[in-house]
Amino acid sequence: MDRTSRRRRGAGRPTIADVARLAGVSPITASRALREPQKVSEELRGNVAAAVEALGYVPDPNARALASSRTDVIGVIVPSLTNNVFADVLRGMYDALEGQAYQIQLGNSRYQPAEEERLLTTFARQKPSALIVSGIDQTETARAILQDADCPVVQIMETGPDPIDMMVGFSHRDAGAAVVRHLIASGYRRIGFIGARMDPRSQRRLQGYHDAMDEAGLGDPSIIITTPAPSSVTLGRHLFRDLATRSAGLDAVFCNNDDLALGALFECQNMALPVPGRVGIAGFNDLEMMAAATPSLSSVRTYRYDMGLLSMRMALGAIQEEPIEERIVDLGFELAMRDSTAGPAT
Amino acid sequence: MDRTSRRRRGAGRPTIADVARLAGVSPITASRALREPQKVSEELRGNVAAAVEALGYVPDPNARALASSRTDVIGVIVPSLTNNVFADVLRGMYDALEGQAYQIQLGNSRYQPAEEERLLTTFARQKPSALIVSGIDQTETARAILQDADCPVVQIMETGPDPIDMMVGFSHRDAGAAVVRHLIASGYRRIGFIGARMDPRSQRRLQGYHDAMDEAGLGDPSIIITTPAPSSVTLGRHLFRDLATRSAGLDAVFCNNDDLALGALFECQNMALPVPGRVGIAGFNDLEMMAAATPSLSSVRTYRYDMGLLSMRMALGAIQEEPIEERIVDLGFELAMRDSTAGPAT
DNA sequence: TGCAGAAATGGTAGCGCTACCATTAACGTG
DNA sequence: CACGTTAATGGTAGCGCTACCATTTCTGCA
Repeated sequence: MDRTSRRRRGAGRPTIADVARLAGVSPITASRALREPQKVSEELRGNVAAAVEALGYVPDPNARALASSRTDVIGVIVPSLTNNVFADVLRGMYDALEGQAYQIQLGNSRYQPAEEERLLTTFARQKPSALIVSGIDQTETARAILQDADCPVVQIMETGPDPIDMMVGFSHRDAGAAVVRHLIASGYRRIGFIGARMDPRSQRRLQGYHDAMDEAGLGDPSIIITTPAPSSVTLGRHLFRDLATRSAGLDAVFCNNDDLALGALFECQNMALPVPGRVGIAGFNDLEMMAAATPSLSSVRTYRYDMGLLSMRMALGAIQEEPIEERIVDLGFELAMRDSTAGPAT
Repeated sequence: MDRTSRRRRGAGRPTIADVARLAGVSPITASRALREPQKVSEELRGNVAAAVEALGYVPDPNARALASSRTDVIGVIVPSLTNNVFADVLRGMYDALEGQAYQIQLGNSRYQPAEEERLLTTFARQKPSALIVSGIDQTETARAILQDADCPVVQIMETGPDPIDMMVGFSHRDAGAAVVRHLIASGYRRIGFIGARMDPRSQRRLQGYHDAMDEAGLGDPSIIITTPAPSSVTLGRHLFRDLATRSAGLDAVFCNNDDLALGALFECQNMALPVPGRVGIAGFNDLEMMAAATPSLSSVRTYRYDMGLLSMRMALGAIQEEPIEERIVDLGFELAMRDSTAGPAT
């Protein structure tokens, strides 16, 4: 009868007390047998395991979290899910968690700092084991939340001077400059810039473009076209067409990302402009399709999977209080220069 | 002094008891003021709100979950994150949650039923408010977990006869058949099938291909090529090349998805086979790039965003115990037939 | 043989919140 | 005006687990 009223609350599932009773040990020993087996004698460990099996016991993560004020959740905030870039990053993270008892709680900030703050507030309440955030441009409030969260924090996608805790990424500015220098070395001179979304990392790639153009004395603001609109292949077509129409002599474009570059290629095919002879095209990120295009498209390979994998490994290491070797890891980038930037026809 | 030892456990954050004390009410009234404001007089509600503000109180979701045996988490399991298809679905889900106090917990089953079971076990323990899973081919164990989870369940991406609870999707078989019928109507005869991954939904699209080919008397197993490998543009190139090389007279291909179709287009350009005159190409899903390609690529538009949005709305409705109008919602599909299937050159 | 120290186990007391029921006050209604 | 009804508030008792400390048992070594 007491049981009836009790059942209304819980679902009547076995608790660790039931396991302990059946195994003939105290609840705390049963708890230890599950969490720190090496601290329990082999005999009792076996009894507990048998009881767990017999009852079909599964621990309640909420009770565990309340009692220990920590969860097995690792909060991850990315600015976009539509973007293939983050899909690769997430793949790396999930792979790093293989066989680990942690779970990812994913948040999508949609490139909005206010949304990031809101998500961080929600995540921090849950006492996560670690937090991983994208970029280095958190608001003051967001930084404060991360600092107070009392768990390891990893910033990913780019590197900068002032990590909240740990960082793994690369320099978008250097990468942008490197592509443009390559275009110049290939013989292109009127090199336009096409950019969409223009989030902070895009801005820094544009900085790199400026660096390279200015040092070669080729800088010209009129061959830059950007929009805050989200990137797409169609947008790449439109932006390229606009730029090509208004800028006489344009002989190459550096696109902020690969979708835009693919769009530029399609528009060149549409306008019957030979690539790379009449127009050189370079993208950014080196998504899988770039190598498969006809002609193959140049891009900058970024180590997205590795950023995901390594950031998660760094987080796990810090959770387990292993010494931190390096707080800032720069994974660099690699130029993947293909047919689309082979040089102008002579 | 008592405080010192207490601080070790919790982080010393204010609790609802602190709020209640400051507001001059009992803890339970403070709790109600936050969760069911209409049950508390306006005066006390104001006092509680002021106390919350003054202390910077944030409720502990873990304690809340333990006491009420429910969380504000909605578990979502998708088979892939690399796939743009699910990015759109997730966007719809997040949009449906706008302004709601629920959170998504995302799991990636990687197209592995065993992984799905594992994730469901983990999710179910947490007493989620709802669960959303992809596809209709759950294992017996997975179905049992979902049934026992004691929360609304929505299966998405396709429809079928035997919903666990609710369902929103469309018929992949009908969609596959519809494209192929269109290709036949456009004048193509030797229509090949190119498929990667071959998960259950891909299998059903292939079924549809068979339906249409057989009813036209054009069926020929030798012009079907499939692989369990994950889809990619490069793979599309390779598979198309293999198929075109070995099948004389091939005049069109229906690709399992858009990545493969794009790869087929690139390979046609590479092999100098005019599209659509010499080869017709159709994909599946109608990703954004399809309309932007040169020539524009035909595909089947699927309502991915809407599946995400609606599935979440159905889940929310069921959580709030609104009456369920329809358990199975078929959102259908639409043929997006473009230049790449304009018909063979005569 | 005695004893310090480690290893194994258990008792107690919450973690912060809410379900459940009880109580009180305010309001008709016949 | 007694009595049921509703609205507003509070007291009690956990939810299921683990931190903390205490206790017991087992080593190894002087």
